[in-house]
Amino acid sequence: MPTDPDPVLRLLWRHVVPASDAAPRRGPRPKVSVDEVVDAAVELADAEGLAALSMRSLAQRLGMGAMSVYGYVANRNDLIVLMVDQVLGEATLPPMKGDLRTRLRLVAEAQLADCRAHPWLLDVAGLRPWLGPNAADRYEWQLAAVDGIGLSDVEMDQTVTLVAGFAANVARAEHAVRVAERESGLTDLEWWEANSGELGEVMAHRDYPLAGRVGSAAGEAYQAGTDPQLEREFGLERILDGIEVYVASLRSR
Amino acid sequence: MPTDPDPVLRLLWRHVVPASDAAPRRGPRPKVSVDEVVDAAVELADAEGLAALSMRSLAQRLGMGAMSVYGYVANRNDLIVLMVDQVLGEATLPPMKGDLRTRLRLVAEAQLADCRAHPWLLDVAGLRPWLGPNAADRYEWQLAAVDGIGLSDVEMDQTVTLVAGFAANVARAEHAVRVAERESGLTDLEWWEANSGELGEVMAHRDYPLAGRVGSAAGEAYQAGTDPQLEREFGLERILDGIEVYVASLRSR
DNA sequence: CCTAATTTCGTACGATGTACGGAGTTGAAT
DNA sequence: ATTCAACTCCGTACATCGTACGAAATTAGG
Repeated sequence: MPTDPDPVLRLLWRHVVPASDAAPRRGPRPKVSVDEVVDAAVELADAEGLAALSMRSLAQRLGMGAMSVYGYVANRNDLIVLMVDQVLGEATLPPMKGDLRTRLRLVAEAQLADCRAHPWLLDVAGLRPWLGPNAADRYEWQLAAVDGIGLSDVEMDQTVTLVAGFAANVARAEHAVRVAERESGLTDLEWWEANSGELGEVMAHRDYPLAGRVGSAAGEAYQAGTDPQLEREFGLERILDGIEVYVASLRSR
Repeated sequence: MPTDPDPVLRLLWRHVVPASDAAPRRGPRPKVSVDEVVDAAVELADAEGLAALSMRSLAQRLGMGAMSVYGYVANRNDLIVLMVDQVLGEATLPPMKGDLRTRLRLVAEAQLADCRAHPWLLDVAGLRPWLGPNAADRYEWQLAAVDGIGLSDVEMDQTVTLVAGFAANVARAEHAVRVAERESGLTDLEWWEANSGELGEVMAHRDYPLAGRVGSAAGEAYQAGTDPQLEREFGLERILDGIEVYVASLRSR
């Protein structure tokens, strides 16, 4: 027996395929729309994190009882799926033009911007890759960056995955210190002041010639603050170099 | 007023700095050791995922009451911190030799192996970068891969971060389908059979020239199964190319 | 008006992390 | 030997979570 398609799919595409059922709308009018529910959930998750987004708090924000939310969304998982596609849609993607390097930079910057605006996206990265309309649009836009340069289809996919994945990792590193600061109540600097002594003491029992030197250098560099732009990001430049080298090798073959 | 150092730090380094206090050990002997507690927690998380690791289930596995676990670990967060360092220690790191490319491949493969053996590591990536002894050893080992080739300290850090981050992303993608299959009870193939019709229908309302073609090609390639080795991984090769290009540019300057 | 469809929501159940306090166990001091 | 303080163990309790269930309220079609 084949399984039925997941209802959340229709819900994801509700704007492009608007409820084919011409069924009569009986019963009380819904007080809010699905979009309002998802928007409120996004605002909550943006402010307090995914963990703080509970069905009860969401219902309260919407001015209704806890269980009423389930009239719009089947469960919390579906809600999060809808949230992901919703925030993917609110970004205005710049036209995909320029040379390969600047095009791929656009991909990375869009990804980074999304993850910075909605850090909870990083906690959801492990869900089923639900193809909502905005996710599909985004994927199409990303692929346009590597179209017509000689890459195979699979390579195109891997290339944008590589670049977007790197940007996500940058956002992940940034976000990690934010949540650590919020959960511990200590600034990174305060934490260091409180723990550096103890840490130095225990680490003195072993030899860390490289880690000691490099770790502190990296720490100081980080202390200087992250470049809000993705420019001059070391890793991205290496990745772009590597991709360019590969594309050039295709051309000369 | 300066804050006190976090107690979990001493606990992390318990093996290299073994309880400096010569204080008398009064009271009943602990039934298990901290290592046994952490090992049991790792086994639970490996089998069922981080979410399924509860203090109660852990206590039951250890044959004690729920609250007894708190005699070994202050709270669930500390437990997870200890788990991370524990699994980082059980990997036997190969000697860091060979040319740059093979050295960096070792870094990526070690990271991938860890994330595959303990997928819950990917859910913890956002915590405070607690420096346990095994994390420090790992960092030192990673840095040895890029030592003495002309990179600055910060560049050394960024390079290993780039490579390890990519490997983590590979593991993340693999893990995503595993949890999706477990949570939905549907194989990726079953899911596709159930939803492809509906998905094609809704996607037909828009034009996805690239996403349609590339997505299905990537899907088929994935269907073929992931290479258990990291060799022939497209993204990693591009990254290594890019790093080599950069190192070569340093030499000629 | 009646009825059927729909939304709303109060209550309840089984989880979760963990604060609290007491009971039991042990080594050191008297 | 007795006492005491430290230490481990753990039963209970509380707030919070997702959500199953079913009743109440609301509306449109007949």
